[in-house]
Amino acid sequence: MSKLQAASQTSLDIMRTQSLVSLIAHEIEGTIVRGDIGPGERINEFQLALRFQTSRGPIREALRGLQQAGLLEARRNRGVFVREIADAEALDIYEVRAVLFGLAGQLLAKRITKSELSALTQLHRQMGKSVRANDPVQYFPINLAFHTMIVSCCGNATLQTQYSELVKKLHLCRSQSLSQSGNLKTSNDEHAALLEALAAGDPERAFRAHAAHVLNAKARFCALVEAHRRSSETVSSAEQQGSPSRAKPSRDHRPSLPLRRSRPL
Amino acid sequence: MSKLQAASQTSLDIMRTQSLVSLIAHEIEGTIVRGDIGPGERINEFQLALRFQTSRGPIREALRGLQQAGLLEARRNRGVFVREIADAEALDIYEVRAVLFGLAGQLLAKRITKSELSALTQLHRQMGKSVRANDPVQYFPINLAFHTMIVSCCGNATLQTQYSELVKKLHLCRSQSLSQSGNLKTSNDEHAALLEALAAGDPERAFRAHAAHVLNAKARFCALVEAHRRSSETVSSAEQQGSPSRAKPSRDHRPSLPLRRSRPL
DNA sequence: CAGATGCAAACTGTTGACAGTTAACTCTTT
DNA sequence: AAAGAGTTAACTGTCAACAGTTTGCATCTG
Repeated sequence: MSKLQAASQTSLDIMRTQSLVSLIAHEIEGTIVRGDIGPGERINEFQLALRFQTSRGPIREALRGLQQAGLLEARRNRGVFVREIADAEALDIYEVRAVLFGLAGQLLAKRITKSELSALTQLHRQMGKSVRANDPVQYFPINLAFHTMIVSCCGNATLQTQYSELVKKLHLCRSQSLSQSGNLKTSNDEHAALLEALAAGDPERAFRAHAAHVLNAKARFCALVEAHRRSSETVSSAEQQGSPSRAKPSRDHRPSLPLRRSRPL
Repeated sequence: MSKLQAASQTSLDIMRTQSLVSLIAHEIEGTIVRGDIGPGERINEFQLALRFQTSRGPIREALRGLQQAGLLEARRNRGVFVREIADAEALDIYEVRAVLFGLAGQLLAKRITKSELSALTQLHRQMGKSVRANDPVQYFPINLAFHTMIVSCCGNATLQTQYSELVKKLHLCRSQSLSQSGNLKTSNDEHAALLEALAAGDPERAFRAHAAHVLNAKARFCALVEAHRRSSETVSSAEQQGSPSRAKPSRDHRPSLPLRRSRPL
């Protein structure tokens, strides 16, 4: 019995009123974005059915939903896999996210309340503290809350849905986690610019500031990917000339139980 | 045997290699955006199963996917319904669509080829003909192709996916179809501005032009909704004072077979 | 000893059946 | 005759089982 099962059990009992499938989907989504399952790994319907004390039907429906959301990928007769977001696709996502966040800022600038502004300012101050302490682990969740609040307060539900979909997808990009760790100060200085534009109630300026903030994150991500690519290139060419340049470490891993017992009885 | 069944039959036989569920989903999606089912109507799993010569399992999975895409809405123990997009939500969608289309224009301006530009110009010219003939029925599909081409040529797959999701959703807004019929000339004049920006290879200007084009469509939609709201208000107040002001014509229609035969044998 | 071949377990895709819920229709009661 | 309780068909939600496919493992073959 895994820790995950215990957690899902309780929330499953609590909310019997809601749809079982949506609960399962939410739980699976959590394990994916939290990284418990990892991009490229396969998902075993039967094991999930056991874990959630249900049959495979609802599991399959939940998986189909997550597949439509872009978090999973189905291959016929092979099962569903956690999607792998390539660096190129991550760049695409950053671009879309930039205009969406820009729009969020633009809309929010027109309607932001005093209390919302002070709450955002408070978050910004806390992030400042984390920057000075050079503590990324403390910084990230506040940063997330800051962005989430801007998007959810802008008053456009469609925007919010699409934005969060993109953010979830970015979690599936391996390189992305690397780019988070640096440039805390730069990032938070940009936050100050966002707040200024919002406080001034200037939609045009807010759009530019918000979009630029995400595009700068994209640039940081880009630089890091480039650096990593270069270093791994030199490494691989140093360790062996003959092998293919881009190391493709055994795609299509199957981390679930072995298909056959190692020792048939 | 409906016409729809025959069509799905063939494509089902042709593409047995693909996933059955994805085919079903595609087929159902078609009937929804084509308006065969209509917003608010309920979907009968059993009937669909009959229609596609399959059991309810695959049908339910397909429906779950379309639900995640925002085209359907599930109510526990009552079934899934085609979503109704309220006017307010349509406005939200227009806003998001505007920045997405703007981004598409911006990206395309940087990479458009001679042949793409001439193809778009050709479409624009055809639309001009339809405008002069005052033929909306001819205009719409070309207009759709024009927009679709811009989005699909911009090189950002994520953008393309999210954009088409929004367009599909807009089909579920009752008022939206009304706003399409007028202002063909204005709309096509805006197309000329898009082409100019694209031809000039000016990303900044292309963004503004493309975003503005959608926002103008939003404004036209908005004006029409407002006009319609006002006229229906005066009508309802004229025909009867006592009745509730906003006519809510029997929500929750059940257009499938009657639950019980009118005359039990 | 490398590569082709056969086998069997593990899984997915699909089905048909059953239980529980909803809601239309009917019959009673005031 | 309107209102309310009861009845029952039609559906949805869930499950357990079957069929077909994939794939790791062992065995044969050149």
